[in-house]
Amino acid sequence: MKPDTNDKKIVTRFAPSPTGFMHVGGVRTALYAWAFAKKHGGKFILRIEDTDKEREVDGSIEHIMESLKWLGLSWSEGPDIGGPNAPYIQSQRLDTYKKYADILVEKGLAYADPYTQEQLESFRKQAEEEKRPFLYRNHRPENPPTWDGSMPLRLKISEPKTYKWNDAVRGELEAGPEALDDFILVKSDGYPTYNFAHIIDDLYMGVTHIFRADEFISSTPKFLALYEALDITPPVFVTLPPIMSPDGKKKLGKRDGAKDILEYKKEGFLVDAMINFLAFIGWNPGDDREIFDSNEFLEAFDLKGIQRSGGKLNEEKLLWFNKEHLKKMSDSDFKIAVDSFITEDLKKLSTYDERIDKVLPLIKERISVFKDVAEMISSQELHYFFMQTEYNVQELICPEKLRKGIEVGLNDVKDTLRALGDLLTASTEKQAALAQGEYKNIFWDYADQRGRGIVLWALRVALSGREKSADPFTICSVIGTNDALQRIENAIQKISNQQST
RNA sequence: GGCCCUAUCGUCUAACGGUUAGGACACGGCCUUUUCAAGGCUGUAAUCGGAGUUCGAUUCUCCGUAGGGUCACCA
Repeated sequence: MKPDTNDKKIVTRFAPSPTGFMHVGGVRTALYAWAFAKKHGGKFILRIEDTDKEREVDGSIEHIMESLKWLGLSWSEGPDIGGPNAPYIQSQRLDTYKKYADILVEKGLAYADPYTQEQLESFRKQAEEEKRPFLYRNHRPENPPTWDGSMPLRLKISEPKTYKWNDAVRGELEAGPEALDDFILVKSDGYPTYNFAHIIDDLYMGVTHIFRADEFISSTPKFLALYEALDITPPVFVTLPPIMSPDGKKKLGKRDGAKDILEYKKEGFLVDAMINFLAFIGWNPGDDREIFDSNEFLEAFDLKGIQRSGGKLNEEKLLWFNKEHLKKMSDSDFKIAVDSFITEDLKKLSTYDERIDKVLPLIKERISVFKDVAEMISSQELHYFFMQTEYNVQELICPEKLRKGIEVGLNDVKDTLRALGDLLTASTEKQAALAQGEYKNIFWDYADQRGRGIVLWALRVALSGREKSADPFTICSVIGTNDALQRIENAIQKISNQQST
């Protein structure tokens, strides 16, 4: 009944229950288990723990698998692909649990619980009133009925003792007999409890390392008692620190607004950024490196770097990670990604014609996440690339700090713009250069002569109509010489109109 | 309440028992830049408290304190 100790291959698993979506807590556990197995050439198994039919939510399994797939956490055995120890859904493994339950009954290590839930409840209340901890074993029936499956089956802890065990992250842990009680192995509905089922499954599936969060520390003595009863050598326990809600007041949970991991996908976070972020909640490489793609993380990951204390979920840091990973992306990859991210409706906007290809690289260095692209495209922010936009004449005059003490009036701006317009229409030689997008070279001498701030500000506002925008050279090369000229003339006209009123 | 876990800047964290306690996010300043973004430099900011061990404690021990977890026919 012991796992094959000759097989040194590492086997980890992720065993969620299908009660809805996954939030970063669950995914982080999956990530570490996956990374550890992957890194050591082992197996990573996906198993569904659906023994609580009350809490089950339709579609969860698909949702969970989609989440893992998005992040590239691939499993080599699982409910969808099967494997040597199929099935990988606990509700389909009831025979197996029954077999082990019978063994325990035969050995006299498990017995039927004859009490009703109401009776149990009154025992509990009584204990509470007397201010002592409730222990079922104090009420253990002397002659329990034969277990026929209609009653819960409990493990008999005949000698409650202190258990000591080793955790790969926390080191030596121990808990006294108070932590131990006759717990339920099989519920009256015939389904096993987590406490029982996971141990049998891990045995069958050859799991060598159990990754789970620290809320399971207090039930570890129960697990150890059961391993003992079944004469199983326990796997290695790898206890992960809790992830706390952003306010740090409690462990992150669905009830407190923890987000579905696929929400992050919808918002346009990059997979590598997400992995990078998750990896760092509770782990670090021990040096100053921060940016990892999935492969680099795999390379660097180890159990030693896993933290003991909990960390808060910090979405600001996630945004930063995403920005960093965006920087590493090539313009062409960015284009492809944006194209698949933004909706068809957005693509139909007048502000999404072929010029967008030239605008995209500018967007790339100004956003944190893809959803920002959609926002920029649908807002006024980028309209100037596609059409003449409205602005106030006074905005053509550069702010005080750029004038360097020189007085600038609308007349100066007008002269400046005329000169710039002339530059654009000058020699055919220059026209050829402009066709190559050499706007900067054409304008630069004049800007240096007259004062960069004054000239370039006026030009930029004339072209963009905005106080904040891309630089004028880039705008020119996107909109072309003719449009640029038109906008400069419009600006001059605007000034004239202003002056005549 | 019993039991268990945890404790370094606001946040995530680094530091064979000997460091001016380092880095990152966020925040502020400066530089560069026509503006924005990016970039460079830089500033503010931490060892929960108390004993003990030690020549020396962020580090080891104990006691407090605080936070979290757990005490289900949930996982």
